[in-house]
Amino acid sequence: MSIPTLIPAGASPAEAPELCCVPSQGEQILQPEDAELLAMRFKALADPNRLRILSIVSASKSAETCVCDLSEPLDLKQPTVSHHLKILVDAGILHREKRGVWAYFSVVPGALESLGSSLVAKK
Amino acid sequence: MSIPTLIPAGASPAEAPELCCVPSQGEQILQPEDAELLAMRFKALADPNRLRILSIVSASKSAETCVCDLSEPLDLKQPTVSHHLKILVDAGILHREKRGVWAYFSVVPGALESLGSSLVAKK
DNA sequence: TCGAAACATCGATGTTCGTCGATGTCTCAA
DNA sequence: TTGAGACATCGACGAACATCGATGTTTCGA
Repeated sequence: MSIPTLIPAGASPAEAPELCCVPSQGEQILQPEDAELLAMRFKALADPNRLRILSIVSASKSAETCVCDLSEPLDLKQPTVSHHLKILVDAGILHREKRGVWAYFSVVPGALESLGSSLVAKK
Repeated sequence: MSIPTLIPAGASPAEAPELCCVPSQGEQILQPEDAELLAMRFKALADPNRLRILSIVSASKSAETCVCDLSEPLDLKQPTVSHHLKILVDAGILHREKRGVWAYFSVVPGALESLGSSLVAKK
């Protein structure tokens, strides 16, 4: 799954003198579907509690965390934590592994890196 | 203005055997205020139309764009575009420069890069 | 001085989101 | 088979958000 970038590779406009209200080339810009997909991922990061969840999960010694580890430090109830975790999993950022009664979460390798590089995307 | 990262520099937990429901060290995780600030920036990116605005602005030949250039390709009315631009400016991602009747927008140099690196933030 | 054009702000409206109690599902030990 | 514990899902509710018409502000040419 490749993540679209703000500026598609190879976008190098030219011509046209400096003028206002002359919409730029209008071909190489981020397409609505790609924008929707990217926004969905950033939306997963757009909540303070989810960022703290990511921080805890990626800082945990075993690189794995279960729900009960999160509820207390975040001061959120279990359903709320579960809700946030689902959003992060759906966005492809966290990985869920159920072992017995517990569910362990870990950051998907490279997920945050590729999201971050979709912002820069010179190439 | 330094952007906080998911894992504060120097966080390297130790001790404690593998156990569930033993909240990790609980000191070096992203603090609520920092999380709020980071989330505010990601929230600015968490909308498809704002991502497309960024795409257009950063792809424009002159690296500057005015509101009227955005309204048509996005299929949004002027107040809506103005609203999105304000959010991006408030997040420190876009820079607004008023020249005469027009307002020109450009991407703040390094803003997206530093946001992106706050996701990785080894070091 | 006047009017038009570009943009910001306001107010209203429908939608999405975060939170949590209640409840359902699954697993394991007794 | 039963019961307890961990977690997911549902439903509800208030807050936050995206959109846009109406209106305000600023600038500039006539």
